[in-house]
Amino acid sequence: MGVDRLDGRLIQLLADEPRVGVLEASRRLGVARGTVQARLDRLQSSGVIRGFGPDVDPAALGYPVTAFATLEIKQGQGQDVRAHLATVPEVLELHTITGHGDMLCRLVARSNADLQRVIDRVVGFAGIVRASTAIVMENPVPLRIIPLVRQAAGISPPPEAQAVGSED
Amino acid sequence: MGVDRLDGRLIQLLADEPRVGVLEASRRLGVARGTVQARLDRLQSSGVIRGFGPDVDPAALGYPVTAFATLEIKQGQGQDVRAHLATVPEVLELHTITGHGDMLCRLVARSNADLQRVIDRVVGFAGIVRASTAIVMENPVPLRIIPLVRQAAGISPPPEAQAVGSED
DNA sequence: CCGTTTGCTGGACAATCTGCCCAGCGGACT
DNA sequence: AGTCCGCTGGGCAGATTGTCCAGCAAACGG
Repeated sequence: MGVDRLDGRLIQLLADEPRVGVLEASRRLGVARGTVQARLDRLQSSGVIRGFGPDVDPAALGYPVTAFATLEIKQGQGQDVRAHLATVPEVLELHTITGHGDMLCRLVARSNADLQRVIDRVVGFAGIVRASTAIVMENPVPLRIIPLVRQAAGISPPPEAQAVGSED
Repeated sequence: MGVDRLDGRLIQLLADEPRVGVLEASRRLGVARGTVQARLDRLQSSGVIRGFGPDVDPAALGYPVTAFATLEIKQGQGQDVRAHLATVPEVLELHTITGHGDMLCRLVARSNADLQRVIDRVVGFAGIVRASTAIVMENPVPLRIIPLVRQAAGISPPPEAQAVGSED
């Protein structure tokens, strides 16, 4: 298990240009097509690559506000709260965590005002004792995985090591 | 701007089966191929769909531990801290947030022990005053976007509204 | 109310890619 | 030495893509 250099380069290539097919990838990587096909199959069946789902921007959907909410849950209500949150579309992600906050969830909303509505809906549930929300202002490092892939694959130094700044 | 029913169905289809091509998608959706192509082009150029990058699982790369760290930054050190964190592969995501914590970042590590190394590296920087870390135990709702797409597209009720539980 | 613009349909074409199979080859393992 | 495994290089039929076109209907603007 794990990924080698070729796997890493393949993943990087796919991340850079998702449209490349197996044939083109084999040309770019300088290996036979069958090799790329085999690697791709292995990466997918081993779960390293979960899929190639479209990367949808919530902001472009009309939800430009992102926030993180820490929730404190009443003992024994975990399952119910999870089920409740799973039904709220604006809850993009939910984790149970260590520490006094019991859950951490990522929310989006149409505006700061709309965020209130979302939060009300989120916390409007018996099992939730308290919620603490932090609104995201900037997103200097958008969700990324390539640097980690490079490290795991033993690929030397990322070509760029600065370049900071983005919106959200 | 915005997405209509067809856009929503297309995005869902792509999310369910990323391998479908334009032709197959047109068959599934019951519209002409040209229509699907036009919609896809529009969704991408309008930024709703950012891309189709491979969805890599950190756990499968050998980083099964996820954590969120709230960082408190020394005044005026924001830029430097961002640049610093951007160089750490285990930092998958970084946000600046409202509230007393100034930044929130998502970390991964090879183990709980390894997490200490990662945190040391993260906070081992002059501009960071304090860090508070929460380890993720479970991930009942993995990062998702489809429910929001459905809502934005005006697609009625999600077929499943329960089904909770997952790992991380 | 009419002309125009826009979006979708249904079809056609060449070029390309995919899925699949095969033989050979070299390194690693037993 | 014998065997397994991964990669190479090639071939082939079938499917898909990129592109362009004409017809149409609904929405739009005057």
